Amino acid sequence: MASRRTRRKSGALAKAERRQQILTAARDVFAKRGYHQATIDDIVAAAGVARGTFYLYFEDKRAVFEDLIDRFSAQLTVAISRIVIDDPSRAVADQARDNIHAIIRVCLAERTMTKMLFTDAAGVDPGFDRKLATFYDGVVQLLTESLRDGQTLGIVADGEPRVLAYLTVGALKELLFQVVTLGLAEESAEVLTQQLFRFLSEGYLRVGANEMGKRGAARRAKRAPAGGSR
Amino acid sequence: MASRRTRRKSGALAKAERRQQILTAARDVFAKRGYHQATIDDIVAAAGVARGTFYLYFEDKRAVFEDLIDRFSAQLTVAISRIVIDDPSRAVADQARDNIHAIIRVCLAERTMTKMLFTDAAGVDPGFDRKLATFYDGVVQLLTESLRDGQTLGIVADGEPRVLAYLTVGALKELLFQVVTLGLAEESAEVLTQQLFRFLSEGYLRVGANEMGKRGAARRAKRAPAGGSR
Amino acid sequence: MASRRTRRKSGALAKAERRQQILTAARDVFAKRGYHQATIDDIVAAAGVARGTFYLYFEDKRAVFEDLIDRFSAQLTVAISRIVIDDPSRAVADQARDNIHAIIRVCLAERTMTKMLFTDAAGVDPGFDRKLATFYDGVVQLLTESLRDGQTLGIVADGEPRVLAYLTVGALKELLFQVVTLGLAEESAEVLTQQLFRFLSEGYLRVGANEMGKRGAARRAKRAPAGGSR
Amino acid sequence: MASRRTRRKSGALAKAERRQQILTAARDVFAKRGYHQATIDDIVAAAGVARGTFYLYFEDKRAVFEDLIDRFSAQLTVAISRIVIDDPSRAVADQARDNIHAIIRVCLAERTMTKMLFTDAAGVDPGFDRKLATFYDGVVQLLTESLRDGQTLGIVADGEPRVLAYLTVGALKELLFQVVTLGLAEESAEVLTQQLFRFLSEGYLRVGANEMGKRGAARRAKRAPAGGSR
DNA sequence: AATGAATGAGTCTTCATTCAT
DNA sequence: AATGAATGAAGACTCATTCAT
Repeated sequence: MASRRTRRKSGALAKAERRQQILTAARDVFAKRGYHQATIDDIVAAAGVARGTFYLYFEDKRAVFEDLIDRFSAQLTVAISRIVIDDPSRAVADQARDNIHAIIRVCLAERTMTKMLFTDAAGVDPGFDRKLATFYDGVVQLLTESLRDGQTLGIVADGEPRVLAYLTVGALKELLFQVVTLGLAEESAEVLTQQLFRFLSEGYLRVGANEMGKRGAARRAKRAPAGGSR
Repeated sequence: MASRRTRRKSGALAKAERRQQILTAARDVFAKRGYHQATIDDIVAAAGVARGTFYLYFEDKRAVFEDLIDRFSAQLTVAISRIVIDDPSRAVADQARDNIHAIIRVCLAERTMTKMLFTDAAGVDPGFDRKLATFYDGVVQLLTESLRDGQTLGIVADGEPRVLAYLTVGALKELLFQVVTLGLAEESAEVLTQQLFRFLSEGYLRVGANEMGKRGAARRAKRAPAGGSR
Repeated sequence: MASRRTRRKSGALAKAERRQQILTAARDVFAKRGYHQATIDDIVAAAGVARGTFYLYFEDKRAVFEDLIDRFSAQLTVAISRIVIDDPSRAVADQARDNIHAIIRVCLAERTMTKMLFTDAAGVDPGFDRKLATFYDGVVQLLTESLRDGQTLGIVADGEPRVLAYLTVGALKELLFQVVTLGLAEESAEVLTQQLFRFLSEGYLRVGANEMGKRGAARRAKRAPAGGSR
Repeated sequence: MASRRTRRKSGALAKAERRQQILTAARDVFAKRGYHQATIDDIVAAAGVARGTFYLYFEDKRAVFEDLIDRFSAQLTVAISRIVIDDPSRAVADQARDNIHAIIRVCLAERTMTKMLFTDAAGVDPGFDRKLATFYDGVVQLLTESLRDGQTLGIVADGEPRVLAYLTVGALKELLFQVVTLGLAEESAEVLTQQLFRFLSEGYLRVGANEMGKRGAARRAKRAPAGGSR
């Protein structure tokens, strides 16, 4: 006979497994119908458990969603390493690139969660919104500090670092969202990283001094002093 | 005595005014509570009209929301001019900058709507999501074509134009969202335009050949040809 | 200039005409959608008047309906003459037949009202139901008394006169309802009268003594005096 | 301990029982207030269950009503046997009488449903009206065919059989309705059957040739040639 | 631990009726 | 007298959550 700890009704799973089963079902339902359209009924039907069982493992609908988002944001958090500016073994640029790469890899590995994070996470309820904002702020804060460090080192251009952080995060979010939502799906993490990195490094506009008008001429001139635009 | 056209019950407004009154109230309620938390009761209370009056002007909650978003997206659409590549009087770069500037101006003028567009519009219901996606796709498509034109002209760097469009739109969206949500509010449209434009023009990473490691070295060399080999 | 009494806004009708206009519209709406499905909006739209105007002429929805039914039941009441048993100039049978004929004529002339009376009048509300029952009871009562008189005269068979009245009224109602609802419509009042009258006179079952089995044999025998006197 | 199948929460009933409980409550409420006056609240209050419970078992108010009517009309349908004209063991007349008797018995056993069928079933909504008409048509059709057979056999008088069917059904309906509604309640199914049967067999008007006037004289004469007016 | 019937608060929506112009 | 915008009471319905077994 099985030990007391592991003995269980046929069909019953260990607590953790059952929880995971519901979590996975919930993720799929949320992805398919959206958080607000999804009902507890949809979730338990997908998980193949009774309605009451759901409440044995989660406080309420929000709690499952929160759990999913928490796990995913934890994965993202883990993927990001704080940039060390004086590590002789790893150039700052490589660290930055690795961070971007890691984030993209996580998102491509969890396409469903990525989509949910971007489409459903906002507007769940005031409390959750605050929590989500905190997470975003953390990411932005980290990036802002790194950018400030980078400016000290002279490897990040002048400009309000927080604004640069928003631009960066925004570009990355939209890229990931589209890749994950549409069929841009084939893109590898490497290619996407390369595209974003290049974008952050040099932008894409190549408007010469004469074309830019007075507003942009001065700046451009500094970078290409050899007389020619481009 | 008022003319026949304008004579009306005290407290009664012309149809268009009453509609606008409800629309404004709804906008504020949505902004404050979020689309899903908002109830018809909240809206009519804010508008100071009876429940039934709401249904005289709108089909349901979704319809008011849709109207608001439609108006706002129409404003944005109007603000954007298709870029003409061979207009001798207006440089392409200026046209691009003007577009960015116009979008930012509209969003700063309608902070509430901007926030709603970014936080509440997704996940309302499948039909609305589709509609919204269509709008975004239109914007992205326009930008993509402009970028492709720019590549032909040699004023936009190589790269998948659609990806560049996503990066641009993402950066802009996030910037606007944060400006509108947080107190970054003081920023003028001009300053924001300048920051985004500069970002699109040159990025911000300035990692030299030696620092970039093998992965990035070759590319960087292209931009500093003064004596450097590729 | 028209006198004060008759002067009226262009398009305005005399009170009675306007009332009739609404009444007719209401009748058609009730006939088409049924009392409960019909809304005041339907009625005013059909009448081509404003919503408020309706309430200038009728207390509420029930009141128009009641008015319609009242007028119709009055027509029916008028059509029925109390049978006089000792009128030398008109045989009782002729009087009965004339009554039937008159009722059928009224119903055929007002098919819409006839249908409404049978399908919508019951279940409007408790008060109206009572009123309707009173009308029916009046008709049944009159008929019952006539039948009782007839029994005294020997021209109506034995049997509980009230039951005979119900049977008669039921047969007539169903006949009229079907004629009016379906396309049995071509039937003339004369033919229908004839059919009902014959039914009341001799029924239609012609089961002989031997076929009727023991239960019916005795009774049948009475009518086929071949051997038995009454 | 109860078996797995029957074990249930205290107060909870087996699904079928709970459904029946609501059905019964609904029947009583409909009978008392009428279909249109009845609210879901009335029904759940009568059933002693929560609002939501109602919706666990029925789609909406119409659905309960439909179920009730369906069950009752099924009872009636079952009660009626198609008449077989060449069964040597059962005379046609007996079969007819048995059908009438069976219908009356069912209606007397379910007085509430009988009343509802006649007062509330019409005018519920267009779809239901159609369904009800179909049921009535089925009954009338069956009867019509039987009458046609009877005419072939010579045991049903001449005349449009469909009209005779309407007359019969109408008479029966009204009789049942009054018996069930008023206190005519004591009547036994046997007596009522007998009354209706006699009515169908010989009518009740006994107007002699001389009294009937020219219109009816000829016909009457054929049936009672032995000089008697009755 | 699992079940699923039962619950009822929370919303939406309709529509008869009012009333200032 | 006529209008029609406004009203809000009345009811329907959903669905997250509970709880006895």
